[in-house]
Amino acid sequence: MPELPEVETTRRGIAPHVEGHQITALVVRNPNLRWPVPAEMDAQLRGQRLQTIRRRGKYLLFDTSQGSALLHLGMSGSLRIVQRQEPPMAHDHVDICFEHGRCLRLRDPRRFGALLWAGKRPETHKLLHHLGPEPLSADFDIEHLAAACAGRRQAIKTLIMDSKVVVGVGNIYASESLFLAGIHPKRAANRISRQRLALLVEAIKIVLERAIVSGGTTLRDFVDGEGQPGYFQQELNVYGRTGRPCRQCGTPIRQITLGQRSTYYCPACQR
DNA sequence: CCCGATTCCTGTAGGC
DNA sequence: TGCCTACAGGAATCGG
Repeated sequence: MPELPEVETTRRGIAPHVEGHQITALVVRNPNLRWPVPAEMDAQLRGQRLQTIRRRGKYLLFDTSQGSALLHLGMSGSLRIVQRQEPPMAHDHVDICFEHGRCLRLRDPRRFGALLWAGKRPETHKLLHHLGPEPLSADFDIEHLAAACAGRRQAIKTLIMDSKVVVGVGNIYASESLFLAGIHPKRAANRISRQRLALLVEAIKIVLERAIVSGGTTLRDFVDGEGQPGYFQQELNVYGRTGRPCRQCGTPIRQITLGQRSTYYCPACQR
């Protein structure tokens, strides 16, 4: 389930193999992702040189001089570099083929992902224009989070998972960040002191940075651009640890549902 | 405006 | 062994 660290790990894994290379074709075996892959995507990409692959939140942007393609891995998507002649497996929906004989292959069993054309100013695309700051940038700071929390009774966990507030924080890292900051996931956003919100800003940055260093979290089937799993799951403090002792105090970890999502926390360490 | 619920999809795990 | 159901979740969209 790709969150920001998994998307960044994927970007770093694939970029050296394809940046600077010419796209020879887009092969779409199944266009039915979350939104249909536009029929004109092949014509837009064919013959273009892929300049850079950028990440914005959980989106990847493939920049060419004629505009950018936008790709989201949804919750089961993965991208791998393969030789063009390698036979596709089930759920290998799209290949971006390059002149050097290799291609970027998108696999997405649940088809929550997306591949769309975002034009020359991708930041204005409907899916990107409302996005909040990057969590690892200086734009995500206590001023920003405090303003987002002001007057809002929403649970802090669902607030930090809102991409209008900050991008890239999904279900796993929301629980982990709140544990690190010592904040109960159900606490109303407007009832958290400024000092504790500052701790949460730092916790989100630390958790995401550590996860990137570990190559992301592999719960079921996440693999990076070279087919390697991540190792951050070994560092998880609360996610998926229902009933097991808190690593900090030994109290059994609790699981609740919040915003239709499983949520994990230590009832002793988080208030 | 705010915020919770619903929706898309399929592989996997657990119960019987 | 096989069938059935519940669950996993990113994020747009809907509804109160």
